[in-house]
Amino acid sequence: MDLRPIRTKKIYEEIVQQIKDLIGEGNLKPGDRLPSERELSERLAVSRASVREALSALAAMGVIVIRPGEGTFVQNIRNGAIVEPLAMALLLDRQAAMELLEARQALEGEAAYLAARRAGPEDLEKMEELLKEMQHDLQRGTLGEEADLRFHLAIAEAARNSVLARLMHTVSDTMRQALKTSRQRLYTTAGNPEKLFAQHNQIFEAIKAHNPRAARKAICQHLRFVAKELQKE
Amino acid sequence: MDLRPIRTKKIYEEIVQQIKDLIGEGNLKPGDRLPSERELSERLAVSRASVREALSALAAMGVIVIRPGEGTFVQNIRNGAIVEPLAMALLLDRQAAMELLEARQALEGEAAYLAARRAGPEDLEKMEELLKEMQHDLQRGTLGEEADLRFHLAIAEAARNSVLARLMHTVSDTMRQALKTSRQRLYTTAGNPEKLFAQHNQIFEAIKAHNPRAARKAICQHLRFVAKELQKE
DNA sequence: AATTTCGTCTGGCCTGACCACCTGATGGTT
DNA sequence: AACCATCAGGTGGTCAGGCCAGACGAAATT
Repeated sequence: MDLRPIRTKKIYEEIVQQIKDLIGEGNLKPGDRLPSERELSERLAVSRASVREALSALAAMGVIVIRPGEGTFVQNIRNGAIVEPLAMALLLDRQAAMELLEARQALEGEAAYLAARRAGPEDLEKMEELLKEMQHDLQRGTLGEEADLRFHLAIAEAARNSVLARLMHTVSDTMRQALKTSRQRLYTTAGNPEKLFAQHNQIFEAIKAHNPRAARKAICQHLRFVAKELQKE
Repeated sequence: MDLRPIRTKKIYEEIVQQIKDLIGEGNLKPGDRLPSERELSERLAVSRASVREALSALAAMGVIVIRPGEGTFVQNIRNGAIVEPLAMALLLDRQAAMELLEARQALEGEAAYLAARRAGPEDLEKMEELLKEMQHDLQRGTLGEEADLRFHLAIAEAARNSVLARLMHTVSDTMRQALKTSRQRLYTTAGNPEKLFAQHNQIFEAIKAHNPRAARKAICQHLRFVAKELQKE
């Protein structure tokens, strides 16, 4: 006998769901304009206030953009809108940081594996450039965080999987936003820039050699090092 | 000369920001109750409708939960809502099925690995129940899709990493929506339910034996089988 | 002591009004 | 003909007030 609590959906939630469904089915695409609030109100037989609540929710999620005088448009979701809730979760619960690192390891391990199998000459050139840049950073004592990020993104590109790339980007940005201080320290602790560079180089060599297992291993070791350093608090 | 478009913030956006700041500063914690809509309206010197719009937005982001008759509470936001923007973004991106499967392989491989290391007795019991259910489905010729999903979720739970679980769920949901027809066929093709059951069982045995590598291997083989079947078109 | 009722508070939704901004059409000026 | 100003009609933004359903605690009843 399975009796579960009954929870009727609020009107604004229903509206949100309908619009999401329209997007999911491809009936609404980025750039498309939604009917006006007044029209939605009529067609849905609800008050305009309820429509507005729904649109506020969708805007907060980054699904739509509301332009006064013009209308309401479906938009491509900016990465910032994706990252923000995750970053807030991190603020509230530091335990989530280790969980994110584990997730990152899974994603980047797979990306490195696929990159080793799929990387073409232009991918490898790109990584080489970035390694040079990291080396310059090393010599000049610059932080190197920028090139570091771009190196990881280049791996994601070489993997030829945009889902992985997006997930990696999301997780990476979340961490960057939420763990600013400890990330800075990662780059400023004596000896770390050299170690990071060596690790990046190792990853690159494995990818260049088209050795997927070695690539995955190398990136996981790198991320474990990063995890250890981030835990020193 | 940097001239940027001027955009004044809407009142509901200001309210959202204030509440977020309170949370970010630690003045509001999960479980804390916000003032009532009427009180917020007075204290902020805005209309109640604007307050409601802000609360709708915060609820959509998973930051708060609204309980009619009780009030509005800050919520521990490690729930499904934090990945809503990501889920929408994946839907909008319209990725190829294979890309979703590869991402899923990365996430579920790691989840199985961690589950094998962390699963406790209650986790194993849960999986056993679900295997029984799948066996019933097999005997009755029922689709088994529901128990399948729940089995994968149980693995995610046993991994003790809610970020990973959420990401898995998001990717899995995106796939389910994108591949409605071919997914059905996966369960209805002669011989497949038996194979799926055997694979699920293998995954379970590896987790039960606390063998992380075998668990990862088993789930990746399972997902490769799924990928092959989904490609038959 | 246990149960029921009542009062007060909460959120949910509606209606109507008015304001600011945007866009396109129209008319006037150069 | 091209450009500018004005206007009308549409858009979203916000307000105020009303009423309803649900939740909870206190008071009354059994």
